Amino acid sequence: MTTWNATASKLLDSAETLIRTKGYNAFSFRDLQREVGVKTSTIHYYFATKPDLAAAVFERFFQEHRLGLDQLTMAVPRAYDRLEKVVHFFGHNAGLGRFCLGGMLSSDRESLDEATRGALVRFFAHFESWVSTTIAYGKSNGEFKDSLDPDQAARTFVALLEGGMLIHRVKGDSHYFSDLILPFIDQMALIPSKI
Amino acid sequence: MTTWNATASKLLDSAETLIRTKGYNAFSFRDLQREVGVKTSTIHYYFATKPDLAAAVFERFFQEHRLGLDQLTMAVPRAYDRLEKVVHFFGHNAGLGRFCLGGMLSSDRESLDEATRGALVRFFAHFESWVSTTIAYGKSNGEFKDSLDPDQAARTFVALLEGGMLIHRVKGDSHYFSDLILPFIDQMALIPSKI
DNA sequence: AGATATCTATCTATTGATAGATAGATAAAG
DNA sequence: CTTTATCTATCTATCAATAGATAGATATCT
Repeated sequence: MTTWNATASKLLDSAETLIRTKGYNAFSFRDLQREVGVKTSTIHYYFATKPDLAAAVFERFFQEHRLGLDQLTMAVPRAYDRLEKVVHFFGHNAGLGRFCLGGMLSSDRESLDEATRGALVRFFAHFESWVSTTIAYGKSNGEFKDSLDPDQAARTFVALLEGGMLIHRVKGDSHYFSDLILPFIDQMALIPSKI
Repeated sequence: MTTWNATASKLLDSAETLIRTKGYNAFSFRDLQREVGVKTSTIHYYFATKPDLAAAVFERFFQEHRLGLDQLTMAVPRAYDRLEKVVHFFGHNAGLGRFCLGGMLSSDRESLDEATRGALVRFFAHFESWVSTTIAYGKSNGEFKDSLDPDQAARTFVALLEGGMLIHRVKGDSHYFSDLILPFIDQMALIPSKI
């Protein structure tokens, strides 16, 4: 687990926000210099190249994403509630104009290095796998319909999240995202709960 | 309906492909010069600025998209088959590494002018509206379940297309996209046909 | 002649990146 | 303990390449 000092962390923070709001190719080292208050040469001291910076940003994001999902699994007993929390988390970021980093870098994948492209593949595989496990658990739990194919439903859920965030930002309609995803979860449920 | 001469058309073609493969901020006027074989000054002769070029590319795309959907409505009698054809069309482009132009420019929307951002909103609204109408027709037709909410299903379908294309490109798995979307259509159908 | 289309040549600003200096912390040697 | 050496983190200054854009000459067609 790579660990960064204060400056590098701030650089990663700003870079992540810039990527998630404007995109990888739409921000410069000078933008970072302005935001963080260190010279561009200092950025290169920590991250040799721009693709290296993106790689580090994504590595940290991926790790936090894994950690967040693990904690969710431990802290929240019901599968339905776990998925709902994921939706709210994504929806919160979408509301701030912050697209999923995985989705954003997918758009810019041609500008990234091979290692980061590989990490992107693993990101989606891991996310889908977590959702699939959660849905399977929900089935065994009596929360979700027995007819559900967890893998299929998980792929759909993740793709819906990514596409939904994209369109949410374009529409600027603060209800679009949750109105899109929550009914989808509800449709999987045996007893259409809440909403 | 704006009409372009041969050079401008080639410029629009190349720009569209570049945007859909690499992204708006990842290509330059020099790339276009190389591909089309005219000087960058000639590009500026037709399109004053880069955002103007993007606007023209998207306007043409949007128009062809509308036309394509209209023709589909006229040529294909069954709603199910219309949606399936849309999926194959998107899937074909995804297979070529060509993301949906609407989705791609959504990622880069911060770099576009206000008019193009507005056109993006209208693009998704129109697409969703067409899908919704198609689903409503399919319901009246006895193809789709009566319980379906056409608007809700249409939003889901479009978001699934966009998210699916994004992830498809990352995975490089030629089956991912259609394996994702076709079951979704099938699930709407009264009589789970084909596949 | 005028309109249309393309080129040459060039501009300014910005890009990611590098070289080398410097101050301060840390460690090793005497 | 002090001195010497090395390492860490940052800076200044600058590079070559490229970005989008412009002015004005030139050719072609009506």
